[in-house]
Amino acid sequence: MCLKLTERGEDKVVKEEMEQESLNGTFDGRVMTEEQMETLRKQIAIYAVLCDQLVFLHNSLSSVPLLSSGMNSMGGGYFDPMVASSSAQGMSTRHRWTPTSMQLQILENIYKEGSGTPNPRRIKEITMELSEHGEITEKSVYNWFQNRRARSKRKQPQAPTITSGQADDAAVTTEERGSCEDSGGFESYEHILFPSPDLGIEHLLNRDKFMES
Amino acid sequence: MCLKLTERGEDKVVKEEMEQESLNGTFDGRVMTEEQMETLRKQIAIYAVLCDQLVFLHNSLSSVPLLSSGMNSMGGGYFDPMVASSSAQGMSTRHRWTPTSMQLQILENIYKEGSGTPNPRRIKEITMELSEHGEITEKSVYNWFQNRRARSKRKQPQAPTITSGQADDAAVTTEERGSCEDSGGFESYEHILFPSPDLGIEHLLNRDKFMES
DNA sequence: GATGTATGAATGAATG
DNA sequence: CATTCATTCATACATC
Repeated sequence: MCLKLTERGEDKVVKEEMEQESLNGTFDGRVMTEEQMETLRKQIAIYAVLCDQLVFLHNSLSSVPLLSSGMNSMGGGYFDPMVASSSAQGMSTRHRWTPTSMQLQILENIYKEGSGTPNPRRIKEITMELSEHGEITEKSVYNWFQNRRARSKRKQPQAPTITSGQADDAAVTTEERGSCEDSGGFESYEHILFPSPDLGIEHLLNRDKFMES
Repeated sequence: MCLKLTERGEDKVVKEEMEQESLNGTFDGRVMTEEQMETLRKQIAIYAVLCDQLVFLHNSLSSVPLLSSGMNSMGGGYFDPMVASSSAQGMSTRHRWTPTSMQLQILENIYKEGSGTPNPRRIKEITMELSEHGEITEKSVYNWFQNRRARSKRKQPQAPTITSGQADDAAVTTEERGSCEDSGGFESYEHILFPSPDLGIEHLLNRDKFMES
């Protein structure tokens, strides 16, 4: 309904301007009366409010953006050309960082010797080094170590106690994830709304993207 | 925020009109050039899209019981995998609290205005209010503010170190490049909505939580 | 292209 | 507060 409202308002404004113009005859731009201006102002204000609500709702519904195809390459958008695996994937631009084989190797090395010390300051150094082998952010480096440690810890507990027959542990590690059914696509809204908070508004104009498969 | 942006754009339009008007002298209404009209048209179009999304979102939400009145409780809708082992209805929802959209909204609001005051007594009040929108404990509220502050602090320090080599910082910030230059005709919308290069959609989303290295 | 798995990222909670 | 841990979510990738 909102859309309809908009179109209507727009058309109306334009049309009335036209009339105004013809009345004056001499002017070659567009015209609007004070009243029309006020109307427009109000309409915009309404949209502004709606926009706010939208944003608000979006925030409420979790986050994590989803990329969108035609996006630019912004300042630090990452794109990993190194990935050997033939990525039949569309150039799904930015989102989740994917370590390059080189980066992964380096990280793995540091992790081994670094005595599992996620060093706060060290992160920056590591990031520096890794950046030479592909896009990377400190945050990603941080996350990587965080995850690495956490996951290696969850896998160890089974090794130490290999006493007798025990094959159930395997299921515990990476199984539960699958149990997350979503209630009616609840989290899918974020994809529908803002592909990415970083991206410009332009994406909002690509309606087709909304239901993107 | 949206409102502010809007007002700005509006003012601009009005002002330029004034100029136009004076040139013609004879007209007493407002004036807009074809170009300005186009700009306005685009802005409205954008709002229309946003509005559309809002409606869409709203509809979607309405069909999701989770967000309706009584829902609440934790788990954004997913079940606790741990419970699986227990035989009967071991509804032990004893896991990590997950704020409902409403709760999050309220919290975010309080956070914004509350000037980041973790007020000891205030917590209780907030908890009270939030409890009307879902399961919640003072502890959780406390934690939320704690985390919120800590995480938002990581993002703010956006040192505009454009002076010397910013090679090492390039990868650090993954945010600000949000609304930057780019190709395509779409980018123009950004300027319309966000006159200031500093303003990006991310600001609208209020997502200052990032960098955490 | 549906299903499964590995893993980057987000965030509530715990610890110093 | 600053850091870290733990759990969960979402997505890239592999598989059939």
